[in-house]
Amino acid sequence: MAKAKYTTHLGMVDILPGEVEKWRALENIIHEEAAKFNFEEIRTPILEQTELIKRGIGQLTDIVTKEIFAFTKGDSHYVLRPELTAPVVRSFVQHHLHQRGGAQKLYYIGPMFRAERPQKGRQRQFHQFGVEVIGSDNPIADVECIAFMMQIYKRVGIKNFDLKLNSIGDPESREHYKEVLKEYLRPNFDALSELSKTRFEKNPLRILDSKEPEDKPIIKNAPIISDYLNQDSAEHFKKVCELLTALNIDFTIDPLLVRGMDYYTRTAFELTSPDLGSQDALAGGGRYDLLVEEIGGPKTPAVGFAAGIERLLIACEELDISLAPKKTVDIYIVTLGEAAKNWAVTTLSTFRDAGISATMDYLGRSMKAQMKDANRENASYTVIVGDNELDANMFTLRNMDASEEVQLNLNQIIDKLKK
RNA sequence: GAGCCUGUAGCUCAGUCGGUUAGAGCGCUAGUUUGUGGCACUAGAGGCCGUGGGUUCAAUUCCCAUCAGGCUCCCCA
Repeated sequence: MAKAKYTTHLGMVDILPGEVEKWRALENIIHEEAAKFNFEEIRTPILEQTELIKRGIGQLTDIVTKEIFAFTKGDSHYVLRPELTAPVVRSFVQHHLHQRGGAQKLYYIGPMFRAERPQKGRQRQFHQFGVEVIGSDNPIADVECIAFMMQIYKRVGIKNFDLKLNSIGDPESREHYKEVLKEYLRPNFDALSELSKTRFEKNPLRILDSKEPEDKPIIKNAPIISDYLNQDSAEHFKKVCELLTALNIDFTIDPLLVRGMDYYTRTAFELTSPDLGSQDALAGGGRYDLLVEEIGGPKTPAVGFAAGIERLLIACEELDISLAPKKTVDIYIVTLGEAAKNWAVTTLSTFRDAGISATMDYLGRSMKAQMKDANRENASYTVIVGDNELDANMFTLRNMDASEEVQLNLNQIIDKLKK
């Protein structure tokens, strides 16, 4: 076999037959559950304006400079969408969706692009599903998002995870907390890891989830953000916790769970799985009450989450969960001779019109090879057709599982298979 | 962006301390069965030993680079 001349780019993968069925099964679950929650699907372009994404991720220059795919054509600056919160909000603003009335309860499934070094559960083109509820600051919206997210994993059968919850308050109290945290860290500064020392100024909250062992004891006794929430945020958080408890959704409050972006407010949550590698987050989300306004819309509270599809499928693999049943075909027409082949081509069409899936050999193979092929294709029945059968309009219908044969005419076969 | 590990048949992997025609299992094609699948047996097809360069009389094997995959760090919207 010749060496392939053209291959996929780094971190981009083909989803082949045998694999794609799992994707479809998962997508079906997502659509079905979304319908139960009365969430509406939204689809936005793969390409967005670079400025939108930059605005969305703001000052995190690391991301903007090296982790997005962007190009310029004419006067337009394009970016392959790295996430869907900003594009969905853009669409909400652009089309004045608030005029539809009520909160917009939107969900999506699709590919995202990030120019990162690939590792397990991290590709350059990857897929997410998620929800954005725009226009409600009620804790019910937060809880419905989380409930939907959990419902997907429940339907799939993944039980091995940890739901972590926190509140990061409003930007003012967060700034205040940052100062308090730095105040606490300052006397310990020399004991911090080199990495955390560099984070001290540019992103002190990140020190809280440092993996460096020398940071752990310092972090353990650090002040926690929930002690610095204003009253509204504290009450909101309390209500979210109460509602989750009422729903029997297990969670742990993780005071170290933080978010980098300034537009994030109040509720933050993350679902992690021990069945993944170092990229162990299955899904994450939270409230972003300031983003709609940031993007140029009316001041509108919002909450959402995004979940990685590849990571969910990896978890299924680890847990031996099979999402899609083995492919089958109702009937395979085994032909002997030219007349039978011609008859088979039109009869395939007759079967399909009756709602019966049907196939035949395309390669002119022997009867035995056709039977083998029918077996491989997991056909429920074969019908064997030669000149004698055509003359008599009586065919041998073989039940492949039972290895039993009956003689029937075509209408009888259709009646038997139709259901 | 950094460190470590790995690339041999469609798949999973042996192997060559550098030396004629590179192996297995599964899968694929066919035969044993002149009109009947799964099981068994037999045979066959399928490899520039990831790619490029270097060292050498000789490289799939050693060295370098590169591409791709894995693990970890950075980052994580």
